[in-house]
Amino acid sequence: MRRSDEAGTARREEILRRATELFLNEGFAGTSMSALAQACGLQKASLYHHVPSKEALFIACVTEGYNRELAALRAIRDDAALTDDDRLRHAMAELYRITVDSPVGRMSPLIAEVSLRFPEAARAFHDGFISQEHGIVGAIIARGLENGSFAPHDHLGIEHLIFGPVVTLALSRRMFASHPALEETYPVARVRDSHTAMVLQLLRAGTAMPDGG
Amino acid sequence: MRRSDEAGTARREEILRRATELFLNEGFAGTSMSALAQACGLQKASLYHHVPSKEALFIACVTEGYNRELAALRAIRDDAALTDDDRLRHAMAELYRITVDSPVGRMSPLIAEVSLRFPEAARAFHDGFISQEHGIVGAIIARGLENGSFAPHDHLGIEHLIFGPVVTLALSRRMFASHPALEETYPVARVRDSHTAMVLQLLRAGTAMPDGG
DNA sequence: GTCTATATTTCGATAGAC
DNA sequence: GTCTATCGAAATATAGAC
Repeated sequence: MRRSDEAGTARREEILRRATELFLNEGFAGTSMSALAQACGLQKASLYHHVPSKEALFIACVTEGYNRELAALRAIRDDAALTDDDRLRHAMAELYRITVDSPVGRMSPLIAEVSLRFPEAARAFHDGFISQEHGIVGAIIARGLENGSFAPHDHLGIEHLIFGPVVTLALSRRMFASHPALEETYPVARVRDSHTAMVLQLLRAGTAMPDGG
Repeated sequence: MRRSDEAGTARREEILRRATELFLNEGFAGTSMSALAQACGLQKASLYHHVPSKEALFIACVTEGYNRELAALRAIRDDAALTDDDRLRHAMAELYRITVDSPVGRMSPLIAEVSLRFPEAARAFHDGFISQEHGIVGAIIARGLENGSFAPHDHLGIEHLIFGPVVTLALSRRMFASHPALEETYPVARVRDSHTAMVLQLLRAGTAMPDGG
């Protein structure tokens, strides 16, 4: 890739970074190009030299953010030195880190905001990120099942049981960031550890399967 | 309460209803007072006869929506004719209905959007709705624990394990409403039944408690 | 209580100098 | 590649007739 390509310049990367920050804090419609220009120390017109439109900017923020996060998750999936239990533990810890801390992981409410107006953003987020995450965790569980570490279970139910609390915790912490008891009510480490232990308990014991899941 | 009080008129109720619909579909910043006026068959200026501002309108939409939903949940909590297992099953079914179908249950992404700009909306949503829901479900579980139907467990973990998948399912269904495989990937009834069965399995078996939860 | 008309601001985006 | 200046549209909200 040439140095002057669309995705390459340092200025553009800074714009994407600042824009992601603003979108996460103010929403899509609540983020103005003027505010973004100010955050970048530029005039508004200069932004349009780097980005064709606000919508294209948003799509770029979504699609260029998740590759690094997924790489870390894939590395855990492929780590042959771990036991099946520990591999899932590590993956869930990584899921919590991604979903609570990373920009792309915190983007779900944003996607919900814009999904009706440009479904392509939602589609990119689902295919490039959510569905990848589910696939990686699914592979980790399938491996444990083949090895006999985990008992037969309802795949769909376990999948939602793994991802549900993580996403909701991140959403709650964002919604109620100003709540005085935030850390007591929504503590990341305690929820993560308890959640992980219960998922492993279910996987080892097996769960009822409604209809051949 | 007098008939001409602020909360009473039919027109105001219609405005709140239409506004909730628009907010849910377009977000807060994405919903204009003009569009709302058009949806109500009014001129924009007439709206301001019923509502002092867009922000106050939003707060009203949030705070005046959840009482009926919570009443249904409280009725299940107080139903003495149910077994402890069935009481929790009914409550979780109601949680799914509220979170996926009802306007107030689908408001979480909206709260996330505006929470930094007017925290009072987030506060009202948390204190009047979320924390009420958690309290009701917590009481149902505590009753089962007293009766010996459920074994000792980590309260915080179970709480997040109950609410997490419901909220995330509703959020996913909204984000990916245009996804062709929506019903296969995010099916309400299957996730709900599997989720409920696993929660009951954990409650009956008991779970490890990190530090005296 | 609803209307027409408008004040005022801000929005996304563009033109053209340098 | 960044700037000043501005366009046209749309935003929230208000004034005042009826």
